[in-house]
Amino acid sequence: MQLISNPVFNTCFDCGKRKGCPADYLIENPAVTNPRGAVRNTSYAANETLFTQGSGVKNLFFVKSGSIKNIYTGEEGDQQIIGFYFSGDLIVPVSLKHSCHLSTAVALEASIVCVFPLNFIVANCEKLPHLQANMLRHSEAEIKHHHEWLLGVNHHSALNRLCAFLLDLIYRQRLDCDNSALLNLTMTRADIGNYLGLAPETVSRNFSKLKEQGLVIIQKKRLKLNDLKKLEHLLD
Amino acid sequence: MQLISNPVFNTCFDCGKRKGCPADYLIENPAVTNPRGAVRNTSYAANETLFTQGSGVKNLFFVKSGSIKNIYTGEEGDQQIIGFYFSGDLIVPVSLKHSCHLSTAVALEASIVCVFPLNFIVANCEKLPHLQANMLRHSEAEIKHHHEWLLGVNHHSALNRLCAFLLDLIYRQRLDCDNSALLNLTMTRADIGNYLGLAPETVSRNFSKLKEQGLVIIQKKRLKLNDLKKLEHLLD
DNA sequence: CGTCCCTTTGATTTATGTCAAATTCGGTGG
DNA sequence: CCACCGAATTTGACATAAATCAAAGGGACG
Repeated sequence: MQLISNPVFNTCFDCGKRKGCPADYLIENPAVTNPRGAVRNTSYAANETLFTQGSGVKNLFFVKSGSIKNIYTGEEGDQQIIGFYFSGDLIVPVSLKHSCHLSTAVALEASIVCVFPLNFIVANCEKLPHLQANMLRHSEAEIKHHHEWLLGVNHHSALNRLCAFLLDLIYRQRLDCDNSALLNLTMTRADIGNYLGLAPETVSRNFSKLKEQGLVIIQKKRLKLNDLKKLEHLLD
Repeated sequence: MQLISNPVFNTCFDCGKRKGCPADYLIENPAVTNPRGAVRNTSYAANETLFTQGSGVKNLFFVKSGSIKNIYTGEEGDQQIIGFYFSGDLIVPVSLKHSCHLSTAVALEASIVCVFPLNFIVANCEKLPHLQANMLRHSEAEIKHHHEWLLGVNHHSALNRLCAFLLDLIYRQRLDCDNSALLNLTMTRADIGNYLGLAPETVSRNFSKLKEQGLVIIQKKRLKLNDLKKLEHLLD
């Protein structure tokens, strides 16, 4: 089961491969006018909001350090965590045409985020030939992710989902997967549960199960991976 | 709870409002060259395939009559129904750039579908100023739908989901919602269950529950709505 | 040092899945 | 047109995973 916790990939505007902060690309590109003036690094405290559902789309965001959660608020006020962003992730608001944000983003811890004004991107659109194509590729990834998610939610147990969640965190943070990855669970058990469609108690219980089986060591918010292969094996 | 069973809206390329077959728009538009040659109506038998996951994207589809199911096949071969298309729905494959289909579409009954070659659309792209904008709006709708779905799946009971499903069918088919809508359930209970993340038996049991409470009358594949207000009230 | 939130763990309830059997429906071919 | 067959549906009995309720510990922070 693939259960990518975040559909937003940081793809190189030119080649489509994942790479570093797009600011570097913009600054390097001689065709782009005044990149340093438009791009700024912002630091957010824990629980601080990057953008709010319903507000106008003004920026793209690149997470340089820290972690962010992405929340959708339903009509009746119920909240659903849609995904998490980590260091190295690019946040491309899906509404590109000056419409409003479809979700709210909140920092889970002190984080540093590189912010690009959208109209700066638009202004440089012709000069960045593959930008638009990559935006489309981005939506495509979102939709594929949606399909995978449906499969994951419907057909798998709580333990399965939790394993998939952990593996996704490990893969996405490109940790050394030498059977000893170290993970920082900056979100609460309630956050994880909300994201996976589980009660926080169920998350906790299944973490304990993984501990008992010796697959991981968990101390408060720190998680150490003991046996990647066994964890991956639990997904069947 | 919104639980739109199909994220694909048939929006007018010009004004964004839902309307009839886009072929009419293309044929009416004097700038478009040889529309009648490119557009063709195709009839599909029950269980016949419109397109297959992994195959190249060649066409857009407009459902003139009948009904279609959209299936995503996971890596391990497990299948998830992503949505249903009905008369009046436009099927825009999410991969617009010559890449491959992310899902398989199969007719649920004998259906007539208007097929537009994609390269015909692309060739007329400049002549259809709002086409591209509407494609983007389309992805946006898909993603919003994804968020709503997550909310629906995670936080609602089997009965809730089934009601939301029925209401969505009623709304989308723009039936006379005068408390006596008539619905044709062309998909099987297993299909509905797969889509909603429920066992077919659970679907059947909850249909029976709705019958007992006098909200609907169900005979084989035909469903008659008795009390729209009560059905909508069940969503809280 | 105290408060509050998060986490863990246990006991219990409940909704839904699973298994099974009877019934109906739809289509096929004689 | 009718008889048959397989697939879909319904219903029941039972098993079980996860939610809920509850209480006790542990950290973080003022």
